[in-house]
Amino acid sequence: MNFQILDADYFRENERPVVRLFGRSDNGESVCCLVPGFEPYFYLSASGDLKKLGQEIKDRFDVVKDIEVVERFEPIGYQETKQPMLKVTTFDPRNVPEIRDEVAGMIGVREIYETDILFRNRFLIDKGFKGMGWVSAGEDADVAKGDLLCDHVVRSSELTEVDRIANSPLKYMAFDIECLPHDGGMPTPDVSPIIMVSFAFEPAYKGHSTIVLVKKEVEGVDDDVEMFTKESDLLNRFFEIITEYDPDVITGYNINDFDVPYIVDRVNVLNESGAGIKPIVGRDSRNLSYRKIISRTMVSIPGRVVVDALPLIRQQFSLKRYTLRNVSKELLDREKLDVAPADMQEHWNDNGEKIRKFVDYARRDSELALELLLELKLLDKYIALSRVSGILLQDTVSGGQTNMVEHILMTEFGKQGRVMSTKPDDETSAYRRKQNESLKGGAVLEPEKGLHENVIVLDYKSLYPTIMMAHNLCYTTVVKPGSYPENDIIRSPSKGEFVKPDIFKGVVPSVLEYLLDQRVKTKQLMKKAGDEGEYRVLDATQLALKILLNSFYGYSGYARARLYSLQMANSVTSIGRDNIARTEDIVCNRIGTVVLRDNAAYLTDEAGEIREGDKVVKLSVAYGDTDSVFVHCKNDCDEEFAEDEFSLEDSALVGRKVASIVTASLPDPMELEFEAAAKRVLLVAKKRYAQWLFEPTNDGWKDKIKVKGLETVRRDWCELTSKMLNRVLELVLKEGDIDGSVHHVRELVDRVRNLDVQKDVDIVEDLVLTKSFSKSPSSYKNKQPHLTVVENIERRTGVRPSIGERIPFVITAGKGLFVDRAEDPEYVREHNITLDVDYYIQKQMLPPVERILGVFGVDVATLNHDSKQKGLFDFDTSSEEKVETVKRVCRTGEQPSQQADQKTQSSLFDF
DNA sequence: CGCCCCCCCTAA
DNA sequence: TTAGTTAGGGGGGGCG
Repeated sequence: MNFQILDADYFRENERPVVRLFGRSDNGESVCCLVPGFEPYFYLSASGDLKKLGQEIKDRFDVVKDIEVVERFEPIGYQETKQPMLKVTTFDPRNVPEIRDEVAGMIGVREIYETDILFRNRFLIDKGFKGMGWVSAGEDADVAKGDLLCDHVVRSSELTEVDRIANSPLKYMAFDIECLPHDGGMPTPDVSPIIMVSFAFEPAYKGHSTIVLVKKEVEGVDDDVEMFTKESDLLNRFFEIITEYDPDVITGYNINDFDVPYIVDRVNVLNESGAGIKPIVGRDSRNLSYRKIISRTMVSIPGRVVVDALPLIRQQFSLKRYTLRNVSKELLDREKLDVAPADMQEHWNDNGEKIRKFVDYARRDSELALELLLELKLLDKYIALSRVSGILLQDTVSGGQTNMVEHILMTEFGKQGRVMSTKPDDETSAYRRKQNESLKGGAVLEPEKGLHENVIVLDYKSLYPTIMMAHNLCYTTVVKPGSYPENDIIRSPSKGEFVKPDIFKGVVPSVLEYLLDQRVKTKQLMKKAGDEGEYRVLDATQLALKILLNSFYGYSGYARARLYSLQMANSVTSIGRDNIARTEDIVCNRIGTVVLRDNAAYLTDEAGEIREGDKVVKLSVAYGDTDSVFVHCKNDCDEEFAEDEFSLEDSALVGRKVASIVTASLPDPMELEFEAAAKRVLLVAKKRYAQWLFEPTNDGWKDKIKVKGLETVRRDWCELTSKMLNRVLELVLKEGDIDGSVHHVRELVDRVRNLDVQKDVDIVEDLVLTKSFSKSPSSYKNKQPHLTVVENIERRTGVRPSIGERIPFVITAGKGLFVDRAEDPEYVREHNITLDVDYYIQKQMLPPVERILGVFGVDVATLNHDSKQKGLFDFDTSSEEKVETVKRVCRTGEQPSQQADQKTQSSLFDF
């Protein structure tokens, strides 16, 4: 039987561990495979007689099954030879943490290794199995199920890996609970009952794609609404449906922080008064439970995967708010049905339309959660990450990059006879964090501020990974500076020293090479993918490979990592900084000029004498950040090309030529790539720019406007700013229409100035700002607008928004500090409070737009238009002039005067 | 004012 | 920060 490994753990049988692999088979049945015979162990290094020490350990701890002297490398640093270590095998996995501290304290013991590896991970690593990977359990007959809730339970000690791209037919279930709060506030499990539970299924459960359990009689509803009189019956049915449906993936919206803890607590409350609810959910019949680890709730269900859609969406999509309502609207274009907390009691007490509406509302929430997961394909990436990194799906979903990187490295270390460090203690982490103050990052080139035409965007493909590969940077190659002959080492600009690959090829570079190679192969497979399903899996796989490739650098400078090397991290970035500086030098000085002739690009010495019809292109670097350079192409007089004189094809020719020359000068596999041609680029500041980009595709060029760092992409600015600025950027970049921009801004300013809260409802919505409530109120040293609102909401409703939430607010009219005038938009609407239009004009509209139009000499006085004040200079020019303005600003690089008076202003438009 | 710090969010 | 890293802009507000 072949099945895909969904989860793994172990249990004890006759005081010996038996690993359990949970999964789903290719024919759609849930499987639990029992694997006996695998033993827990750890390593230690020591001075003196290892055999003697081993005997001592064995005599002292009766949980030690076996001791063996082995040869291993230490985790960090290049070593010429392995050294003897002790491998300590215990009877039970839990013995390892039980005895490790005492063992570490014994005389002669230098260091203990791999004493904190979860048994299931140890198993996966040693056996070469992967989370979401396929295995074959042979033809073993089913064994007794016992407590296991699976279609099949088999026992096998001879599992083999199976090579298969497709995923098994997983079963998904979403759920959501409704509770009846006392007074319209937050419900609490000790008093507020669970009155409804909704489910959504994929595939359907007994013909139902949704089910709602309701704790009262409701008339006129479909047969997928089940009614109960007792809450405990409803809850028992909830657990019964889960175990009957037997889902692989359990999802919902904010279930980790709300629904699951609420149900667990509520069941406990009810059971204390003898309800006798059995909250069985696990495939091993385990009860639903959660763990609180420093304000974060962890939920895990044996044999299944719990996926809260909220954190996944938070991570993947940049939105102003993450309420289910907003997320559904933005990402699914679906409306959430809603009953306000204050109206719940009324709806619940109703026996007609209202209660039916309430039921539908509950049903919709589960539906939406499941739709989010499936339609946005939220799990694809995590499934691929599991398959590539090897860790279990639950761990990719609820963990970070550390887990994956460490699992991969430990797998590789194991193969090479190298032991893995334990996690650092708090003291070590703190010390490393201090050291990290000397960790420098990427270089950001000073932008040539203003508007430029014909800019080529070049970037390094996977810069940091390729740097590590090209220079053999690794934990396993790093040496103490000065300890090896010059000839044997590679020295980074930060003075890190690493042995050359012919002396020892680093583990990290090898892994990266493998991942990069797999990614290339996966992309090739994508081109000839048989069906959409296969394409999806392959696409997720290449994305997972990219994520992993880019995880290793960050990990190397992470203070809590098992492996940490400041020398390595600093070497990566220092080579990166050197590289971008070198690139700039090659482009500007060594290449300097490119000649376009007969549809090809030549260096000046390749081209020889300039002929009739040649196009001479002068290059300069207008900007660059870490791994990218923006190359400005000008004519031989160092001016912008005239209209239509420099085509996108010309850009591509120059771009590819430059990229190939730079690449040729670099060690393999570092590679500079031509990414896109920008017709116009507006550089505002470091990390702030907008481009009118043309990207090469299979059928011609695809254009788009790309904005980085400016207010349009920032969530702490209001929608009005984004919309206004987006329009201005489009006018400037595509049309070269400064006048139009000014008109647009003046019109909007005028509308805001004369804002009628009743009439201009749509604009008022666009005035909402959001900021994330990121830490406990007491740890804020300064006042913050969103904190004011948090306090207001808490005072009024008794409920404090939770940390991590984004808080919407508007600025109301009145005296005093801005932070004190922040208010909840909801409250403002209900109480008809006046907004501070001046704040919006002066702080939200004018400064961002001035930063852009200031380049063309447009100032705040021009933009700050008031239709009620006649006599201000009127703004109008012909359309030819509009483009001319832009062209001239580009061509001359002139920064027009910024004076506020009208004369200067009009003179700009008739140079 | 200018300077500095805190805070938020983004680029890479 | 149990949660990869540093670089950097820009707003608000307190203080000299």
